[in-house]
Amino acid sequence: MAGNTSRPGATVVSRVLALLGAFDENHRRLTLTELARRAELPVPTAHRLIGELTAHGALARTPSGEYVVGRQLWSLGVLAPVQTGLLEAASPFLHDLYAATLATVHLAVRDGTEVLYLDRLSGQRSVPVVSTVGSRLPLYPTGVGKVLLAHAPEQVQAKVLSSLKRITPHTITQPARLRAQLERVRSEGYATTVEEMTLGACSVAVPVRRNEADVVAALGIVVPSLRRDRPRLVAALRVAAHGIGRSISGGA
Amino acid sequence: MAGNTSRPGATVVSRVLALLGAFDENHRRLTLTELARRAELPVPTAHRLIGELTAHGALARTPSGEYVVGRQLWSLGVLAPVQTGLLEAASPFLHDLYAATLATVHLAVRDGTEVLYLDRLSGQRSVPVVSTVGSRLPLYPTGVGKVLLAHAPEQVQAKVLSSLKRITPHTITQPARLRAQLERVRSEGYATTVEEMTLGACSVAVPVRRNEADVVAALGIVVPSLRRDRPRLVAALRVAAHGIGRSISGGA
DNA sequence: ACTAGGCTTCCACTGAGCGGAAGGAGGGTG
DNA sequence: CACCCTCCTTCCGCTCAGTGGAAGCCTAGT
Repeated sequence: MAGNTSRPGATVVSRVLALLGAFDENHRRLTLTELARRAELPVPTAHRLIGELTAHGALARTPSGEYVVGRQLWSLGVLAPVQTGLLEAASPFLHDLYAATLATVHLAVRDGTEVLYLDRLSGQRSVPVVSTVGSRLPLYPTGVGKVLLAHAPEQVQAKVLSSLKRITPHTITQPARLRAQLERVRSEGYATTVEEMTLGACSVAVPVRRNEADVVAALGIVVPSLRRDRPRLVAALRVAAHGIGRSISGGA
Repeated sequence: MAGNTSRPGATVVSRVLALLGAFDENHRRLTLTELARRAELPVPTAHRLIGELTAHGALARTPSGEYVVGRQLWSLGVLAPVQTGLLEAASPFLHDLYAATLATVHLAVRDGTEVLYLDRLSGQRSVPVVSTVGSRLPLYPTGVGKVLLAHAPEQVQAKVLSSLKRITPHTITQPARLRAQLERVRSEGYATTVEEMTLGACSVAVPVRRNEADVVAALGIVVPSLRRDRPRLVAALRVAAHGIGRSISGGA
């Protein structure tokens, strides 16, 4: 007796990635059992795979026995072209922008139909901000997301517009209305949101262009309200976005 | 016929990590054949594994057919506790330090017997700097490395001291001499190197302490020569290190 | 002492993984 | 145009790496 009943079709690679995928922003430390549960794997299987990953430094074990993402994976991750050059180039401008606005500053790119946050400087804690570096959010209810969506291929826009889910009472869920906004984003050169993702948080964002053409990222800030200093914020954002764009231009 | 002759003992996990490990600072884009060669795997095996990894977003394929580290791995990597809080907290101080010195600024931690660079701001290009964010170097010929080594457990120090390899004509290869230097690093509170890693590059580094006790990181700068402004550099470094330390203190 | 929970080890069955071979696809050269 | 060379991709039957139920551990809580 004994033997097994492994779910056929499942590969080791998919199992390993399921385990790694169990970690996220609010689950940076997980026990064996939690990992197994979240990856939907039997505990002994998870145990063995995790043991191997740990031996190779892909995971690490805390003194208390929990598992965390290992330094090897961090070193590997920073090689990803998400950010080659972009983050380093943007850093000083993000700080300038922060100094000028004292708001939470975001640098983000589009990854499929989501915003991927590359960097963040935190402003006043009174404004609720859900994004963190490395996290993903939908494109349509965020400032940086709207900018990226406005400059995305038609195919991507269509896909996003076809499934607008209400997140707060202010989320835009009518495709036609969002499409009109995207048109404005392109003509005006900036996007805004008013509590569409989080109550109490508004945002302003502008595109970052390489060679003054392709939109490769978006730069945004989150503030408690848009009041009447919006022009000042947009101006500050534009200066920073231009600076970043100049720093990264030149390549293909 | 057919069948296989797979090297026994090799696991899928080790094969996958060998493939991922094929990427490094100077090899961010690799072709299938290069990946297979660097991971010492047969091409068809590499092909299948890479295909799966790509399907899961762990790797990505460039338009030209080469493979790069994927965004999923980047998102995962930023969850690593290498840097939770530390990088974000340090960022403004690194910029201040850069503004004050115009030198290349480094933030690093110890990973085993190596320095792991967490962040870098580039100064004058005339000074040759080999480190990059995410890369590793030996502890003993670098400024940040000496600081970290000086505050490492005796066991680690012994291991490092037992295998000092000459890198430049100025590299310290006598264990006794290095041990004396480490003693000075502890008493003086800063470390220096003079072309020990790279000809034409000198460095100054100080520890970053959590709760004014444990050394959790090191902060350093690279300059063309140590001339006579060393006291000013050390002072600037200390201010920044203190600031970072205060920002991250409080936890265990 | 007993219970409950999570962690670790064991092991025999088996299908997922293996890689040699062969078949493209592209590009350079005589 | 024919040839070659290199790199990419697909195929497939053998086999051993991987699997997970069961059982034993080790805490911590009652």
